[in-house]
Amino acid sequence: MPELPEVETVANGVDARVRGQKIVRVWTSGKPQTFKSPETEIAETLTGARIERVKRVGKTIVMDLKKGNRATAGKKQVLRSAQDDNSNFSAQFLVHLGMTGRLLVSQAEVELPPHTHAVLSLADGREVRFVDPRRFGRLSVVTAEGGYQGPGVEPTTVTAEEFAGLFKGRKLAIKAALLNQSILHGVGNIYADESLFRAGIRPRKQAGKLTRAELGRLHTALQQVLAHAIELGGSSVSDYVDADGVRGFFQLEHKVYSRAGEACLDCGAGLKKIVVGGRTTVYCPACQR
DNA sequence: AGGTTGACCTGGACGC
DNA sequence: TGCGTCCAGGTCAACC
Repeated sequence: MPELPEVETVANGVDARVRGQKIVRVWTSGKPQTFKSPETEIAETLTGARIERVKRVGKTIVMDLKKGNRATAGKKQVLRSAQDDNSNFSAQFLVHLGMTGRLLVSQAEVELPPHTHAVLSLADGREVRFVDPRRFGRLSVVTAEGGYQGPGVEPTTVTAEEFAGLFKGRKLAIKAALLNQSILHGVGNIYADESLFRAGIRPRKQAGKLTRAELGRLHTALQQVLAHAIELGGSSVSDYVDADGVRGFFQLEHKVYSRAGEACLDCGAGLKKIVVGGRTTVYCPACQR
């Protein structure tokens, strides 16, 4: 499942391949659910734009776009006056991968995979393709001042103090709090379980009742596990594939996720499976108190 | 308003 | 074998 490290891996991979490219044509599938902005608006915004860079905000891939006058100069200087001249109109294309979404860069000759929902044709003949069998992914365009900031706090850079403050007075389970994107954005089921294991904390413990020491351990564990996963190129559970089609390999490092019933790698106890915040949760009853 | 639950999707795993 | 059922989970709307 694409969580923060996977999304970052994809964003970096796509950035390295398409930065500076101009989008000359856009095709969308017409499946309404996939498009958070109207398809016509997406097509209009992207067509003719230059890709300034591709990055990650939370679990969202953000493509910074520029529709400057220079890029189109000489092409068709129609009678759009003052507005266009100093427009340097900038916008952002947001790609949320959902569960099974992939953002691929391919030669146009390569056959379109099934479940392709958007194709951005680049000036050099390649295409950026959004493929998503399960259709939990979402595409949109925004023009917010200062750019898209995401719904919550960035976990990779949040300080220990700010991190602790996020959970003050919260009555929900710490696992549910970690998954709540308006608190922290980017953490999903895998890294929530992995960081709670490494911090030795029960997933069901009330977020507001964590001790100072526990919050400190969780902050450290979360940032370490995310950094490690980013380093390894993100997880590749089931259907995640990065921009090159190369699978990541962080799944080799999972200590609890999807290991229910198996022995804890630290103490040998049987790992337990429960449901927290509507999500399957695996933890070690001996190591996590 | 904070917290919880279920719907949205489809492919793959599993059971009989 | 093949069919049916269940499960996966990110996010949002609806509900408590």
